[in-house]
Amino acid sequence: MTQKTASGSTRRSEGSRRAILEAALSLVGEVGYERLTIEGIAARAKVGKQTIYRWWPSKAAVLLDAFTAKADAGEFESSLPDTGDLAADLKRGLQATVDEFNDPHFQAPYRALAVAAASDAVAAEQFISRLLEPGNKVYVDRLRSAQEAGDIAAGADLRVAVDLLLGPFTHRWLMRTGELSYEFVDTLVHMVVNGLRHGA
Amino acid sequence: MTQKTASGSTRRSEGSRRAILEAALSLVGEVGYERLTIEGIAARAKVGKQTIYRWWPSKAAVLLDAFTAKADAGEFESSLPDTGDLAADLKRGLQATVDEFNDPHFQAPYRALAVAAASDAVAAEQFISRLLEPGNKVYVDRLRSAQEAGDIAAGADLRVAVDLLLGPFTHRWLMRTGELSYEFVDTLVHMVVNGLRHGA
Amino acid sequence: MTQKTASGSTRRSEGSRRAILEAALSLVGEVGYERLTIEGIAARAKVGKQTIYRWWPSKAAVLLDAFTAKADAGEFESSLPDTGDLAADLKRGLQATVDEFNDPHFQAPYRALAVAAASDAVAAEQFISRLLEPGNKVYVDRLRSAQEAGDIAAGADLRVAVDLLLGPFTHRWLMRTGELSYEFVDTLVHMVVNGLRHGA
Amino acid sequence: MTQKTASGSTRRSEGSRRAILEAALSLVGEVGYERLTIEGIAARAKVGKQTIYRWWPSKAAVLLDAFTAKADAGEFESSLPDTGDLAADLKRGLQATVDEFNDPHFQAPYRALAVAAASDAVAAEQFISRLLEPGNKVYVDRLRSAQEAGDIAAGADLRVAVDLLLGPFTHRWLMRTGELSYEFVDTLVHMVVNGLRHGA
DNA sequence: GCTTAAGCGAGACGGTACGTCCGGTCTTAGA
DNA sequence: TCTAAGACCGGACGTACCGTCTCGCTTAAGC
Repeated sequence: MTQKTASGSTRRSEGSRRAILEAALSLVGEVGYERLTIEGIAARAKVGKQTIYRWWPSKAAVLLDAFTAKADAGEFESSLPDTGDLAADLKRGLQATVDEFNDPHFQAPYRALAVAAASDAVAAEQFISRLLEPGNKVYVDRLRSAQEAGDIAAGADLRVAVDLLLGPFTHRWLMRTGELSYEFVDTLVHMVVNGLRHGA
Repeated sequence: MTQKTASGSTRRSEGSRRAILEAALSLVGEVGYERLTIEGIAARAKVGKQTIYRWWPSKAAVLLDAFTAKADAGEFESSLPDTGDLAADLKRGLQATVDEFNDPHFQAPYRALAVAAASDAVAAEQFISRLLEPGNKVYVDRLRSAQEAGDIAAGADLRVAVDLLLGPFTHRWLMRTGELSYEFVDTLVHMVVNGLRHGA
Repeated sequence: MTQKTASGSTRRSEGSRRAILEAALSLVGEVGYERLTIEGIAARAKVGKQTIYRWWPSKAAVLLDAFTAKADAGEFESSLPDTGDLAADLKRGLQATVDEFNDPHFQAPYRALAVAAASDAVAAEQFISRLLEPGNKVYVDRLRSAQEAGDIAAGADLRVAVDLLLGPFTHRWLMRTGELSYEFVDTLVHMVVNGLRHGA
Repeated sequence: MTQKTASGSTRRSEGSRRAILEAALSLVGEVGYERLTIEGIAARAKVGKQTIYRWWPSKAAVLLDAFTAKADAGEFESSLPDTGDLAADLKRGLQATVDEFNDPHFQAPYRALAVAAASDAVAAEQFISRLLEPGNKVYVDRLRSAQEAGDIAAGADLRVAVDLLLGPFTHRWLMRTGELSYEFVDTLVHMVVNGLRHGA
């Protein structure tokens, strides 16, 4: 949470912070979110429990920090090409996302965070602003570019358009109602682009 | 779980079963899923804990039974008109669903079940087959009817089409990324119907 | 408890009664008194729990019946010779008792009953009248015979005399303060007979 | 259990320890040993259950500590005069013990501990070394003094001699086979001293 | 360079809930 | 009517974590 060089006289232990985040990530992969415990994280990180409680308000917050740290380190990069061919660009982007969501290292903590967000409005706020929004923005930008190029109806609400694209994807993944395949996202993109092209 | 007259010598207590389901529903509304406990349910239902453990494997299973019992009793009915105007019919259906998802009596247990499903693959299976699938079927049927009437491209994958409609809706509700309004679902339907109308 | 051939139209099941007593004896040998349960006895005897509760007021009562049945069957016979040599006769008797108390088949249920008696005054009454008293009587009789023969002071209280003999023995066994050996009982008899011979 | 200043980083709460011992003693007096529960002790002492489980292996161990604490505090002091008159000294000592064993405050926990010891060899070891042995030692010492004075046969086994004195006493009390009266102990002492005086 | 206050590891503490076991009662079906 | 079976309510078991609270120890800041 706190990143700046703390003004206090004695500073926060960087080593402990890192050990905690790593422990949280590895443990959530091993036992899942429900059975992830603060005590477990503290033990794995060889840290006193208080050191966790001092800096994070909940295990969801620890996990969010852990996950974004990894993401900031560039491990889960998500961007979108702009070749002028909207459908192709979106397919490429979503296919990359398919790979990510099928990767256990990504999936376990991300699902944990999604669950925490679904359970608790406060956790949701953090989750949205630090993970969902940035992810969405890439798509909003690409769609705006397409709209300016006339590939999309001028009046289309781009926020809803992105929901149209990512909502089915995320829902299928979260509820495990079907496989996340390239074929699925291709069909998805095809339908959505069709829908956006025509009429207000 | 067991509905039949049970072959065993001693039969299950119908009164306890009902008391447990009612207690579960009322408690989840009061304290939320995380703080819903088996002990709490047992106490509220004036039942021994063992009577719950004997018949259900988890609190998610209790809640699912409680919720579906209420649904089967007709409290949360969801069907779809077929006036010939696909967009209008879909809007009407989703608007009704908006009302449901904004109703705390529906929302609390349903969110709890969704969270349980997202956390646990086994819970997900039950959740899908007993709640999601039946809900989807109504839409698949209506879309098939539209496809036969030629309102939708012949080759369209109707399962994905329904995902396109309900995925964004559910995701927005679950993650609280935006308000569930009539306006939102109207826009949604508009875009989706557009997408389905044109070309495979 | 009830031994007579019940008058009712449908009579008590002799087979169940026996199965219960046997189950109680074997189980107390295997798991001890604390972990002996009515449910366990019922299961081992293939009997409904109610069949036990109907006929016995407590697990101690079951065990007492089980043990006395075995004793009545002559498995644990205790008598005392009367050769005229008091000390020798007593030694012989106590040596036989040493062997019994060192036999696990005897020891386990007897200790269980002693514990129940020590815990509970009601159980104690039964234990005393059905096991302790009969055992004591053999010694009282022998001592009376000795008293008539002039080997024991005329005024000696024979009840206390028997306590003097069996109290140390039982206490040592019950509390495991020392080994039950022939040597021990010989010393015991020696001291006691000395004490009884002299003075009022 | 631990009395020393404990080397560990966090130290044990003296207040909780005391509250637990007091709760155990008062509860065993009110409800008896069988119905004495760890939960009950914890509740009465306003302590978490874990705090009991952390420091004691069983309720018997708690009770033993509670009882010995009270004894160490001098509430149940037992010593023996040495006036030179062995019989008189022993009578005085046993009469004091009669009073103790007839005092409910002493009786309830002591009986509980005796029962636990009779049931379980491990509990017995503790009970013997912390209560029985110290109690016996007083008598062994007095008898040795008498032996040196020539009041007791030189070869007499003093351990058995003490058993002869206390065994009948304890047995009568434990099994409730008779009243614990001054008269009884006087008779007892008389017989035993007689037995010890004459011949090996 | 010494003081001092914070952060730290450790882990005890009062609690809550877990899932299991058993007590003693009650109900059902079959003999 | 008794029995085998076993569901039922109740309550204790011993365990796992919660979030809070000391303990001494280490360590860097600012005097």
